[in-house]
Amino acid sequence: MTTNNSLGEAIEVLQQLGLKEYEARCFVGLSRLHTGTAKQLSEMTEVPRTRVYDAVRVLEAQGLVEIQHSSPQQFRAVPLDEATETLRDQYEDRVERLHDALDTVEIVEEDDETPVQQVWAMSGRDTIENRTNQLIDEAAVEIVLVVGDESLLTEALVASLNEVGNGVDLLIGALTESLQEQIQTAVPDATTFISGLEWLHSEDATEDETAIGRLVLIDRSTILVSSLMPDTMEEQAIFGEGFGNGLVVIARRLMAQGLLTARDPKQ
Amino acid sequence: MTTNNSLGEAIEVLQQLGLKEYEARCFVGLSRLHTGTAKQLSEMTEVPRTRVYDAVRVLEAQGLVEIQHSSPQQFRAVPLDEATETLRDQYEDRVERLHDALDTVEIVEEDDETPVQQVWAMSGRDTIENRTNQLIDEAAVEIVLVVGDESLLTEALVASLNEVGNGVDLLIGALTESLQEQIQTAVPDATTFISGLEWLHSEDATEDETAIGRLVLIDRSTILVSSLMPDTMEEQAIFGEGFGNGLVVIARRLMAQGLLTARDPKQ
DNA sequence: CTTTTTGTGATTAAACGAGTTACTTTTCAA
DNA sequence: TTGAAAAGTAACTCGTTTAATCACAAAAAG
Repeated sequence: MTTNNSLGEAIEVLQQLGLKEYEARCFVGLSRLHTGTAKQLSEMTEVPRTRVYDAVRVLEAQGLVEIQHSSPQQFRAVPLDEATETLRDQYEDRVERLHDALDTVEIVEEDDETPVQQVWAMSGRDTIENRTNQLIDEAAVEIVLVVGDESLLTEALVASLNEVGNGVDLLIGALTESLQEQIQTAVPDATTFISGLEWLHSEDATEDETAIGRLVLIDRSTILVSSLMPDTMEEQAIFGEGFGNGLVVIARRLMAQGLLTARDPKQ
Repeated sequence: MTTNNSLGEAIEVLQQLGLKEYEARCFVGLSRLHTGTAKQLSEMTEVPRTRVYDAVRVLEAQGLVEIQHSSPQQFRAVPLDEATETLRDQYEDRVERLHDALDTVEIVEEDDETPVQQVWAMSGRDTIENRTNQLIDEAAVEIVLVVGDESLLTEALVASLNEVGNGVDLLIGALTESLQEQIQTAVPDATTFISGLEWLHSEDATEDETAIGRLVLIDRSTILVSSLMPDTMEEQAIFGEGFGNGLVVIARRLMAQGLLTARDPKQ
């Protein structure tokens, strides 16, 4: 049911932005029509003619189309830039209201016995990248980072890495030589390496296995490990903090084991 | 059914942002809990315990909460700033995709007989304000503007008004003296006035009638008139362009009639 | 004056979301 | 070890929303 062209994309996105199907269809229809009647729209968009009127009215109320009250009435879409700006404003307003509403309250302390062993799961590339960068920003002593895939080396990451204080050790591992070089040039202050990472690879043949995404160890007390789902390439991560955390301890040992051999001989 | 405090607001806004009710409730619940179990959440948010799990999973997938897979599992909300940033990113991405998808296509010329008489309807304060400012920016010769309510004199409007080229006549009318003064100080270059506007007021007594919002006449060829709904204060406008446009002609005459008497004697 | 178009309103059927229940698994205390 | 409570999963019910159709009044067009 995918409409071949990019119009389908537009319809989908509009629905994600909160419009109903008919509304979305009508809007993209109008976007390529300069001006149109209910009939034209109906034919072009597959929206039943009698429902075009409702859809367009909603769109008008949202500031996305204009209506000419003649007979037959004519519709036209607001200029694209104006429309996107309107949507942006709408959303920005909402996010702001949310922020205001929540940062006033926020505090409900209860009888707390925070267990030491904290391991949290996160998913979604953006989420994980945000967290990664934040961790890097907060590092005080040492950052050990292994990047498993080129696509994860984003501008924001590089920026964060280049901003670490100079009291902080910066060790970055890569799975391939080309990636290593890329990193070394992007982040001159870092010590980069490759070997010692064999344990990250799957020993078995079938290559469509879960791949390592990132691996972050901050100040030897906080760790984040992510993997890339083989099919969707969606990223999932676990994230542990606290010195006493078992996961962190294990990771620390593993890294020390795997890295020392690489660190000392190579430079 | 309004939850007294600002938490209700947060829930509402989250739903406007696309979350389901349970998801919204769970998120605000977690926002004030630092960390919580399904049971705690259920009690605090009125979400059935058995449905908390689904809701939280969705939230996790959106990068809004983290899950600790222990037993019982623990949930916590991402820091507020991180959450809002995530939402912002999501939306920005969508709007951008929409923009890309639409500005590639845009053109479907058909056998065109564009009627001369174009009058378009718009609604929503933001929409109308955007259009107003845009019209002002594009004016080449003359701007006649009447502001019917103080709340319409926004920063953006003032900015636009102060940026008009100096070949452009700028006439601004107000319905009250205080508004006039306010405008004159905000926009020094403008010629402001009051009288000659009697025809804008409703002659009848009942004051909860539709009020005039703005009235914009650009280069004597484009007009925008808006009114404020008495109950909701929502703004609605009609917008006509083209020299031959009947509405514009009438408006021009009316304005000339009503304004000249005010313009010449007064300065 | 008839026949299309245009527009409104009501109606049906399917999809979805909120709320509930039954049932399995785990945890914890006797 | 066992029995009860808590945690987690999965299925189902009910009401609302939404896509889609239909019947009909009002307005152009011929």
